[in-house]
Amino acid sequence: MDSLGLRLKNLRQRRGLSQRKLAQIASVSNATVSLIEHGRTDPSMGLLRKILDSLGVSFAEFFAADTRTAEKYFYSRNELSEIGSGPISYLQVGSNLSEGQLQILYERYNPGADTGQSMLSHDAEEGGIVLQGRLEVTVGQQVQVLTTGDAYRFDSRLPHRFRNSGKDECIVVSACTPPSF
Amino acid sequence: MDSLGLRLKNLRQRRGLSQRKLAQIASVSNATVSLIEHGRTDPSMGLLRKILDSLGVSFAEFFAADTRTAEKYFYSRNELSEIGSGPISYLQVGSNLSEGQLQILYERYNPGADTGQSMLSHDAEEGGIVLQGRLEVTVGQQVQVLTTGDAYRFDSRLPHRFRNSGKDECIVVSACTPPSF
DNA sequence: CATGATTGTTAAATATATTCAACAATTCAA
DNA sequence: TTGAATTGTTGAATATATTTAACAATCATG
Repeated sequence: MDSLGLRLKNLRQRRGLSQRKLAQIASVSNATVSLIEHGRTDPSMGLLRKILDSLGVSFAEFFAADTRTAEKYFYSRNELSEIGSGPISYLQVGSNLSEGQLQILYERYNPGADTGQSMLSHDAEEGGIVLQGRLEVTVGQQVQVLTTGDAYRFDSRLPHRFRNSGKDECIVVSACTPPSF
Repeated sequence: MDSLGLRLKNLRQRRGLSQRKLAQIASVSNATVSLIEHGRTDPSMGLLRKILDSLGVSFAEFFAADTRTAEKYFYSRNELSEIGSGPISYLQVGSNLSEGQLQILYERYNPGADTGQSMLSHDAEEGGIVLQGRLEVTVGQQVQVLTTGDAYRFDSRLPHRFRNSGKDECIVVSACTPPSF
């Protein structure tokens, strides 16, 4: 097992974050990130949690990698990890650990399920394809109902919203970069 | 999920250890244990590792309990966790986490496998039954070869040694209290 | 009852983590 | 080339974790 510092550094760099960016998101000082990555300090649990949280990685995930095997490229259906809860299911390809710049989701909306208007402007780009059902997508001032085979793609900084406007389950495969947890 | 402090406290008490005993084994001060259990301090990784190590629990195990389900009482054959390595296999019933005062092992000795003379006096008591093969057991000044159906039981503080003196694999089920990792 | 050992807690002392602020190195744009 | 912005590092300041040492409470033993 490699050191805690190196694992953190890998994780950070795979996200394309600088020490300062990460520090800012996690509300810690950039010096601390540097010291941890070099093993020159013994960070507190609380501090490490702040950092891992900001990377979307739980303690369990982070330390599960202690017993890491080879790099993993393929995932069976039941290895997709559920990161949502409630009426919308988000199955993520790959763990939060292995993830780099690209997030791929298999989404299932119950009838009527709604993300609500998201005004959050994550600086990202996202798109997807509807495989089944009816999905009402709102982007900026535009509203469109998509059905099987239709697709969408837009800048995540625009306010947007997803809603299953049909009577059946709606299934979508989407991609986002960089990931928004 | 309950707090880190409470999880640690549970773990400690299930081992029948006092704060001071645990502190001594882990080479930390008893005050620290008290403070952690009450959440009055934010322990460093290094410190927590020392404590968990002394309890025979890895970070991965400890935090895997974050996503804990119900209490677990039954284990299928392939859920027994291997805690040995080399010519002797030790399959433990239950995880290090769930374990209390009693450790039960399913042991397999390759032909010739030998624990070596153990002079360590863990203050415990142990015993077992040979299910298959030939096991030469040394306790104090006594030596005995056990075969299928034979058993042993002694105070762990006595120097002791196990050796597969047969040509075939030897299988033993043993118990020990309190656990010696 | 006393005595001694063990328990868990806590204030003060000390060691160390974390931050602040400055630095040099690099990149990017004009 | 120049300046401005971003990168990662590091010394000094500050906040906090950890230890030391003392305390009161409990339990056992005579």
